[in-house]
Amino acid sequence: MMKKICLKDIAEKVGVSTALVSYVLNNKKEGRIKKSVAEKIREVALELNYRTNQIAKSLKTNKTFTIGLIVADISNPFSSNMARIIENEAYKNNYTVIFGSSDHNAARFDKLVDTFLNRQVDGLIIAPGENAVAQILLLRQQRIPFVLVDRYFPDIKTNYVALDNYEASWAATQHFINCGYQKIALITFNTSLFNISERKRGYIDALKNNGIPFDKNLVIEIGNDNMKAAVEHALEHLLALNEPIEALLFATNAIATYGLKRINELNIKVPEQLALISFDKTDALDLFYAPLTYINQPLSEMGRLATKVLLAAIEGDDTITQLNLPAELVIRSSTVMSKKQDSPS
Amino acid sequence: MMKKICLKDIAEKVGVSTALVSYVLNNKKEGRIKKSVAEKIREVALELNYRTNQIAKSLKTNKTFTIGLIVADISNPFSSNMARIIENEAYKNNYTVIFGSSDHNAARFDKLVDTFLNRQVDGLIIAPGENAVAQILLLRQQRIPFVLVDRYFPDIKTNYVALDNYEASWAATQHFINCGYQKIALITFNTSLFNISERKRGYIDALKNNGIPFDKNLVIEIGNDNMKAAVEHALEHLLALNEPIEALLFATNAIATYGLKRINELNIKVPEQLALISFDKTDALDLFYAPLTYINQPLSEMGRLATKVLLAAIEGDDTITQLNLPAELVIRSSTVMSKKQDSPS
DNA sequence: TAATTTTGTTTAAACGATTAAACAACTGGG
DNA sequence: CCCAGTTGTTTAATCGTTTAAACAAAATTA
Repeated sequence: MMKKICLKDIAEKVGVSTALVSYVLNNKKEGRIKKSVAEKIREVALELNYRTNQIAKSLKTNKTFTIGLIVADISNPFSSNMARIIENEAYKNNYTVIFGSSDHNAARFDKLVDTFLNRQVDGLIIAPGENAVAQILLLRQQRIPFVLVDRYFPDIKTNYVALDNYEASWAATQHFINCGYQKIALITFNTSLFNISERKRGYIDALKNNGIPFDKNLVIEIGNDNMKAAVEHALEHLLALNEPIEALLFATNAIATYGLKRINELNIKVPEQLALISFDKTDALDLFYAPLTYINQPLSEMGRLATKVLLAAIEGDDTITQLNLPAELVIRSSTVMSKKQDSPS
Repeated sequence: MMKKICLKDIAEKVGVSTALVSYVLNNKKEGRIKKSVAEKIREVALELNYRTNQIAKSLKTNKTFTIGLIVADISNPFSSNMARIIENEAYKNNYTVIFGSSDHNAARFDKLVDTFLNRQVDGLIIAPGENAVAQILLLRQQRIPFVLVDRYFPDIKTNYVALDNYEASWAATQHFINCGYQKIALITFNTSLFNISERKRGYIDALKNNGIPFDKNLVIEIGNDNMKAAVEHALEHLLALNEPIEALLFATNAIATYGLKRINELNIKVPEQLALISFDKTDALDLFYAPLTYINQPLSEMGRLATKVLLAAIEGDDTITQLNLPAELVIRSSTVMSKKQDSPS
């Protein structure tokens, strides 16, 4: 690495004080500085290829223009798409994003928060796991600006931007029912995460509301590790029931992806043998031979709003913003009006 | 935000100098410090919930433990998977990753490099676009540690970790030929990027080597914007040729994804009507009704090695490392031995 | 006991910026 | 000709660390 050029180098070369150089390069004291001197400074700065040391600047100004983004796994398309949106919004506002994947792991999450705070990030955008509560409370207590995305904790008063999961799940289930399906199953996670439990609640309430008894055998909750095997197992279990299921709701895109692979392998006819709906979309859903009906999350909107809320908080706005955005059910080939159709409205 | 605790606060509370506090918290001067004092300092640090100001530390030590990662688009699965690997490797070595998407845009790329350098990143991992050459040269000239991944410039002497694209493409084409396909098409990008041109070269050489004349009508090079339409158009063009094509190689996963969607819509039978191979894998490839034969890039290996090379460079190692990793052809259902089979070896 | 070494701690400069306040040199009005 | 205001620039403190060097007291050696 070559010696880095600093204000002092410019100052010396031009023959002025570093203060003046700083003023010029930051366009402060506009009227006061002699045109010719300002010009000379800019010229020399360019010539020496000067680059502000943002670290030094941050130390003095107590502002890093950095946002920390913590997701479960950046390689998940939901996360990476979100990351991209957030990056764009941040970029527009001259912020840089540092990111980390918590991997559903409390220790790693804590470490990430710690690292980011040590680096004096101006704020955090977090898609929290269920074991993140303690840290979240700490963040709130320390008045660190942050906003939760995708997931949140109903009992903790924080900024969040999420989906109206209950409503979305209800709508999907209702769509199944409208199509005439009665035996409707759900594969979801066995987690206390609110967004996931809301999906289950929406599913159950939609059933009840239509007079369909809730059968707990039709809901399978899987763990987070070895998802592939768990989903396959769940699927096979559901298909082996005495009264076979007619429709299946995947509670997340990851579950859907593994589920579809297996359905492909088992040569199950969709939607004839089994109707499907997935939460969230991925390219994968399009490539299934019967493009899937899915619940479309307003990802860009979420990312945009999350960043906006965070930046406002960073600017000192201390109102709490809680947003449950509506999802949209995109109906495609994996659900159709079936025989025992009970006249939708 | 609450007042932040700094060394001075601890020092005052314990009744020692900040130097001593610093020594203790950094485990320096191990033998010299009185046990009881060290303990007291640690105790108070904990009690006050002290957190080192990494910014100040970085300013002094001239080391940020930060890596800048620049990809074309973090929401592309290739990039986000890579990002995840790099994040893990960095994490293990106590580095943090800041990232940015250049969006195939020279100005944005320049801005990102600039921002990252201002932030005094210790080094950069870059998947460069074709218009990145100038900046790359500058980086080299300024002796900034960096390593290119996925793409590189054969004429510029830099660290890089990439795929042996020529070999991979050759192998895929040879596999088509072994299966008995003769009319083999390629959809690729019209770019000067070396990795992409190598894919074309491998394709052509494999054909030639087997005595199959190269027909330039069978290679379609599309632009980067409105990819979806371009791919669809390319596909339709290829299918409408007088002598219809029998096999098709997608030069990237993005092209494959759009291509497959269209093939799905057009109800083309794979592999009967058209055999397919894709570069790189995504979940999407598995969900196509005929799971695709694909060229598997050793992504983890690439990410791991790239980080390793970068960290070595940061440590001062100034040997240039250039790696072309071998790909693996994963044969699945989108290619089969066809009728006019010409006895593979 | 004096000199030396060891132990434990402090002093103070530095990193590279920002910025309030001080200062110097003009300009112009009365 | 003096004072006030304006213009242009510098001084110096500061942000929160690190760390070489200085220092003081205690322990060891001669």
